[in-house]
Amino acid sequence: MERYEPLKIEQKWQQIWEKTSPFKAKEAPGTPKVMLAEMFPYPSGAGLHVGHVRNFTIVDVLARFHAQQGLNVLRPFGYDTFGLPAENYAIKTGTAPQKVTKINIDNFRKQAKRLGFAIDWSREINTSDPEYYRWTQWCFLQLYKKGLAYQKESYQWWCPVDQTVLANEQVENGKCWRCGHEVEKKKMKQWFFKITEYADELLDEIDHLEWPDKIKTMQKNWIGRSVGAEIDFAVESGAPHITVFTTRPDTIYGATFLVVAPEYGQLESLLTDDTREKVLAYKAAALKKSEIERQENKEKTGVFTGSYAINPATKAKIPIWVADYVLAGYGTGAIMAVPAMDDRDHEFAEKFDLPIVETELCDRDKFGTLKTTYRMRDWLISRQRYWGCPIPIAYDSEGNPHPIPEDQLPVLIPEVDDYQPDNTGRSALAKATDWLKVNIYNEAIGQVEEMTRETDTLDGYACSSWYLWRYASPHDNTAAWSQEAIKYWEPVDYYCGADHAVAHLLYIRFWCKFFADEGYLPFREPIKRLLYNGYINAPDGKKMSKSKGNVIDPLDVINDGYGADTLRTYEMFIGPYDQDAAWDTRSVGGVYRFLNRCWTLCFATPVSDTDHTVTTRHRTIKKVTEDIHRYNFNTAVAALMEYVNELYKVGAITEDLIVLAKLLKPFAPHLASEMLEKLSSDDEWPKWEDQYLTSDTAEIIIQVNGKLRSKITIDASNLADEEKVVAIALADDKIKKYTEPGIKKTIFVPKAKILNIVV
RNA sequence: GCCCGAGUGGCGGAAUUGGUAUACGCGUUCGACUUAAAAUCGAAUGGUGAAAACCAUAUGGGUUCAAGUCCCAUCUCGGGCACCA
Repeated sequence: MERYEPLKIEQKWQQIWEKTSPFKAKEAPGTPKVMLAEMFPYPSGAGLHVGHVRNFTIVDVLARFHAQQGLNVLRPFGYDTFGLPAENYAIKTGTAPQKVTKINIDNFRKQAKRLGFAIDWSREINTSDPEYYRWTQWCFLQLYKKGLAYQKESYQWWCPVDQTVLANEQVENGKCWRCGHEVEKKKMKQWFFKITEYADELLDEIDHLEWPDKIKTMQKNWIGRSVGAEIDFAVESGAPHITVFTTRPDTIYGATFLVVAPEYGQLESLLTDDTREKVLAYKAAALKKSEIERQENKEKTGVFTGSYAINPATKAKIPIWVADYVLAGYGTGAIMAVPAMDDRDHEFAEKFDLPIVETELCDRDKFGTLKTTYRMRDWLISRQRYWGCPIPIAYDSEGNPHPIPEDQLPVLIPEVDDYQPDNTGRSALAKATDWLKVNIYNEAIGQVEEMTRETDTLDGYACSSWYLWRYASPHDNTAAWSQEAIKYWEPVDYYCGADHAVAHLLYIRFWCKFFADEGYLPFREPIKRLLYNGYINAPDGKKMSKSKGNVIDPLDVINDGYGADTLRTYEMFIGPYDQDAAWDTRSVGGVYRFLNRCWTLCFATPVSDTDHTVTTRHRTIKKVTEDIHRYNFNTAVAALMEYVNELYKVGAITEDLIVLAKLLKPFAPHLASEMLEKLSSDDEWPKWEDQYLTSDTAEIIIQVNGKLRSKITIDASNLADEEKVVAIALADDKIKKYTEPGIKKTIFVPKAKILNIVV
């Protein structure tokens, strides 16, 4: 070979890795281990994009780095395959989602292999594989058994385009997270997971996580714990009392009216013949308002119910109003209004001419009971969709739910011809009439009964709430995860992603705590360290999108001749991993030149017979090692570039080339492997020795009044002798002219090798 | 509105504990090689200035021998939350 030909080198090593499976995790309990994973991708038809490459390469650099340091590494891979794109495609074309998914997975796998990721391919998982979702259903049943999966009729977000309900976490600014259409409220009976049961622990343990502050703050805000009190207000007419929630029970003397939400359950009991019509019209209008309207128009509206409550502190008779600035789902759906203290109540009082009185404070628990509430709601998990994990439930003739026995799992997704949901709000599963019927033992009547299956499927986030544990024993057909394997490999040491701050990352913590309580997991937090990487934008700084035509295809970059090593190294060099970055094709060329220089040094340059670079070499080892530990991948690459520039100038001995190849391997594994082969070296991560980090001479920076005036080089042995250094510095020609008026003071900092003369 | 971040050359960015501001890369300019170009190699590159020097890390103050880094105020951008009582 006469020049650097990345495509040849990469093909060669990818074939070798395919044959020898060097990234297969070892079954070696007791040895030090590292488990890493990226947030597994949804395999779209478009294949890998540059964002995947950044995400996967971060994990790959850490995986290879730890493997080279002798740790037993598990770096698995999987596919999050249930979801709307495949189903919508099926509705449009009639192609089974199973079929499309398989094609897309095959393509993703092929592309991932072309990037040289150190993946243990024997552990691939796929959430729509019956062998996988069988255990998702098992997880559901465990939650169901403990009452943490339950049905409730309530107002829910409904996307009229995707024809399904959505979790709160899937509504973004009042719009569907998938299609962007405005969501509506619809009263429906739905399945929920009781995540609120773990609200306190989910909140309190956030502070102990090695996660980015940004994510921790978002989760804290999402859970939104408020400590306050519930206070009962008697209703004058004798109607049931109204319980309000307040964080300021001490301001009760200033409460001059009550407000209940339009959806308030006991609203009817508060109405009088005079007010009924007006209030019900207001309620109907409020329910019809979309979330967007409610957010945009914050002008207070409301109507008087006709009833009065008694303020337990002042004994005053105060009016009860209904207004949509009070939310039904938070607290008790009713508040005491203290217009003198609260801006919203004040605005409402001004508008409707209600009394505003100054309040004296009292003890917080004088009139009510202390109570904590949360902003977070239970997780709505049923979806009226075909392409999801079927909920393992059937209904008897009375409509009561019964779990499908565990030995009848998986509940397979039936084949249908038409994937369109029907017009009753049920998924296409309802069209599989044979599948719908199932015989189950009904304890209530003491016999087997033909029941009707649930036609809702699980939110895709349920499938991804346990996959990290499946990686420990992906082929176990006796359990969702093996106790032994999970004990050794997990929790996950490094988890890398760029999305799902309050959805997936909260749900998986919730399941972890639940399964720890059930004795299935020996830890309560699933992820030790979270790396939240930034996006890669188009060269113009805007988001890449097909419609804008500014998408960079990573496979094009490789096939253009740059190769996977350049692509990987470029994406690590592009900037701090946690910040967004704009693609710059010319900078890709710069990284290619760097790798080309590495190749030239190793394959087309005579080896030097003098070791000029022992200090640089050890400093580079230290810098790259520490930078990877700190996730400063960009400066680690820069340090390697500096090293190569130095070797170009003064010549490299074999040791230099070996060190270079070893340090380069996490970033550019194909080229590094080729170099190590030529050099007959293993890839063991090199160690630096402190004795080589310092040289015999030291450069001293001399400042006068804080300004740089001169640099002198002295014998390093003099550094400890302050008087001597000062004397040498004062004798320096450039310094003499500043010091004529006399010296007030000198400050010498040996560690910084800096001397400041104040005159 | 509230809570976080961030602001450094022509550009992406570096400066890890308050200690040489601008590492590394891109771009640009010049040179070598070449019939020529590409590739490659070498040199220069914050601004003003002939030079000495002076001025530069969003803006204005402050602390310090010394500030991109710490403190106060202001501006701009990004993110999160947003009628959560």
